[in-house]
Amino acid sequence: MIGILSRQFGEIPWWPGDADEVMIGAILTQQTRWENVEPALANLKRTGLCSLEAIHAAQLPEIENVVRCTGFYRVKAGRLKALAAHVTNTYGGVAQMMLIPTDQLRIGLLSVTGIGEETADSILCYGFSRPSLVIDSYTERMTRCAGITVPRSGLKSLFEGVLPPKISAYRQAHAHIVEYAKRFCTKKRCEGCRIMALNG
DNA sequence: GACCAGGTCCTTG
DNA sequence: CAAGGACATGGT
Repeated sequence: MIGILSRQFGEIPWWPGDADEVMIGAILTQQTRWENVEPALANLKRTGLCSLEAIHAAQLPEIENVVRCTGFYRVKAGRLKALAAHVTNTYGGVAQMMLIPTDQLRIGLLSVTGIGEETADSILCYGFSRPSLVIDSYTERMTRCAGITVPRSGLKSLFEGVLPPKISAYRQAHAHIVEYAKRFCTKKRCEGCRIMALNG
C-alpha cells in the first residue's frame, strides 16, 4: 500500500519550516485547512511572533488577533501559549529539545493541554525529524475503507512496522495517505482502497 | 444556507 | 469506554 502510493505521487513537499514554525502550524491546522493556516503564519512572521519564545512573551489577545483566520482562534491562542510555556519551562527553549529522546519528547508534548497524538506526532516527525508516524482522520478513513479493521489506536504501530526506518519514509507516508484520501477516498468511490489492501 | 476542514477537551450515558 | 457538543473562520 505504501509502495503504491509512493509510486503514484512521488516526492511531494509537505511541511515546510523550522521546528518553531512546525509546532505553531501543528496547532493552527487542527481541524482546519492548511490554506487557512498560511496567512496566520504570515501574520506571525510579520509581527515577529513566529517563535515559541516570542509567543511566550506576548499577550494572549495579540496572539488571538493574528491567528483568527484559522478558526477556534481563542482556543488555539491558548494552546500556543501552553506549548510555549512547556518548552520554556521544561527545556529552556526549542534548541535544547534536539537532544531529548523521542519517547520523552512525546510524553512531554502530550502533557500539554491542546496537544493530542496527531499534533504531537506531527511535531516530532516534521519539526524534529523523529520517526513517529502521523495518524489522522484521513488515515483512518482510508484503512477503514480498505477493510482493515484495526482501530485508530493500532494503526500507528501497524504502519510503522512496515515502513523503512528512514525519516523521509515517515514524512512521505503520511503526506501520500492524505493526498490519496482527499482525492479518491471520498464517500462513494473507494475502489482503490480495496486494491491497495490486497497488495498489503 | 448547509456542510466541511491535516483535533482536542469536557461532559454524559 | 463510546458518543455528543463546543470551539470559529473561510471556502464550496
